[in-house]
Amino acid sequence: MKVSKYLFHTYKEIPSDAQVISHQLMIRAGMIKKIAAGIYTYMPILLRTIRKIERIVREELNRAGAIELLMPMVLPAELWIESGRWNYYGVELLRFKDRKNADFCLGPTHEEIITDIVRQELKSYKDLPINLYQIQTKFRDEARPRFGLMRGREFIMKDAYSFHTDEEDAKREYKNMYDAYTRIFKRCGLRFRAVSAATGNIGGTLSHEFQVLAESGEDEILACNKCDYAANVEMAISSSIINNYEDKGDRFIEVNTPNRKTVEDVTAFLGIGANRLIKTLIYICDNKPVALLVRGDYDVNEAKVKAIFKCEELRLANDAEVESITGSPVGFAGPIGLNVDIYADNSIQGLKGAVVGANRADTHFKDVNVERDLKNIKAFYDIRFAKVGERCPLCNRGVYERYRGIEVGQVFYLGTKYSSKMKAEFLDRDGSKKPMIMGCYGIGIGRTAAAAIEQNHDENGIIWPMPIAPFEVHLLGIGTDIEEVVRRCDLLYKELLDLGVEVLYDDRDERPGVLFKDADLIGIPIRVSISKKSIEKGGVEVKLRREKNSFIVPFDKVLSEIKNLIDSEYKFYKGGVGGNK
RNA sequence: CGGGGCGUAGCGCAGUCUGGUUUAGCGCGCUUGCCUUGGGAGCAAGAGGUCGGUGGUUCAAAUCCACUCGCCCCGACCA
Repeated sequence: MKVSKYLFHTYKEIPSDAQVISHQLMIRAGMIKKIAAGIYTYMPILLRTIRKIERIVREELNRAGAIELLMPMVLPAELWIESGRWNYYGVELLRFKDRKNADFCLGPTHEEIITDIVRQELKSYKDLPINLYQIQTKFRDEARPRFGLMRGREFIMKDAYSFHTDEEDAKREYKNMYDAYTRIFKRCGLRFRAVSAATGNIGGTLSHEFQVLAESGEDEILACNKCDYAANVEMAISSSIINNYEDKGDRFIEVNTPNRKTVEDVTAFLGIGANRLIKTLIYICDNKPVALLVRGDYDVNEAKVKAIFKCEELRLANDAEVESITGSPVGFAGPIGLNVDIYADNSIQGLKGAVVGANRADTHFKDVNVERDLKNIKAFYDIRFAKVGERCPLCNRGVYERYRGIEVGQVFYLGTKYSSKMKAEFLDRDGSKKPMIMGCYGIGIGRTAAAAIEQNHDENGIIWPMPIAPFEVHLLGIGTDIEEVVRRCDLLYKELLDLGVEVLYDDRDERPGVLFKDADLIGIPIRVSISKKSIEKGGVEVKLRREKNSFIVPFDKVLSEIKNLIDSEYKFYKGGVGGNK
């Protein structure tokens, strides 16, 4: 491709509304154009990268035995009503009506549609397992789209859905997809980790996210520094706590705590550490109030609570609800004498000499012994956020370290959540009807491109890993008024094309500085320039984008040398640079 | 959805508080010519704007008022 004939325009100024580096560089390099909040055009150069990522995804999924199809983006409401998500999904589902006033939506994900297809087409255990995928534009009406392609409303996603006769086979496929994802992201040249994750409103019970490690990432990850365990902070298992305080007396005592409502106020007033206070939080869990107890220096993790109580909607009670449930203003709730179900975090197990609210204004109880005084706790669970530096509960040797990550893929074990609601059943060997067991698996294609830039750039621009670079070679003709420069460039361009090399030929009549700056900005892995200087040195100048120095290659060796460089660049990324060990 | 900010040429901005000497400017980019050629050169001449929209106040509105649409940031939310 010749730049003079291409759609190619770069910008010197950093766009003021772009916060993260991938967004800034994509705009400066003319790779995306915004048309509305979170909705972008993929310009020609970036589209080549998107297509390459898609190709890697297709190759690995096909190899793993998945089958590609393509479902519609415009979806009728019926299937969503059937699954219950027409109401549950909320405002993120973009809804509209057709000319007959029938309800439709833009597909944010396709569990309903694929389940409908499979239940019509597949009736026998002999038809299973099957794994179907598509690469398609999705739409989710995000409250706050941001960071360019990282969190758009419209985005390209690969989504796959698998159907099985039994749990064991579904878990085998889960592992199969997990391994395919590992290969995909390694081939894209990314440093990433697979972490255990919450299942959100897709549903299901088991999930891993593939997180590209980058400080600009929106997700927080805790990972053991000794073993393989890594988890989204929403899911990270808390380590057990030993509370070894002595009892103060043989019963708890009432204390006056005028207007001391927060953990900070109460602990400062009573002169104790936050680890001696028990927070009592009133939650509404699917319309039913519950009290959750956690030590004052920890926070309740709502994702864990949702999972344990299998509740769909969980929220903190509002002030009025707290008052009617506890009989006291907010800030003085406590477990003693409280008349709702009480559950506690493991962190308060065995705690003695503790402080709790008294369910009366301006009053707390102190010298509380959990075992002795809080017999009304129904059960202890891990319902708090784990913290950095905590001992890893799995290997018990390492400690948690904190990373930030960009979620580029997620795998879910769904079970029968959709198949039972939508009657996706098969006839088993013994003639009995059973719901299919499902899994689903997503990859954000555009987000993967953005994540690759977050990890691979310098102060001058993008440094694409060869497997997903828009072109393999960037050819620069420096000095278009010199006949030999132009002649040699034109010839080399043609020879490279004949060899099947993807080459972007910058044939513009620009000064060297402009050509070099643009080349660095768009980040093609191999730069080849021909100029008066290089000709005087008897060849072309070659430079790898990811390395500092250039070198001269004699004209008669140029083609073989470039071929070798391309091969070795692919090899450099082939083994991959990321993943859990 | 709560809080804050911003809409002026393709992009980045000044002008708005204090309405009128502004024919609405500046930088980048774009067009033409000269010149220059190893890290975003220089000179000269140009093209390009219903000042987000609607309504109002006024002799007069980019500027004041009301409504409205859009965009960005923080938070809540989110495969």
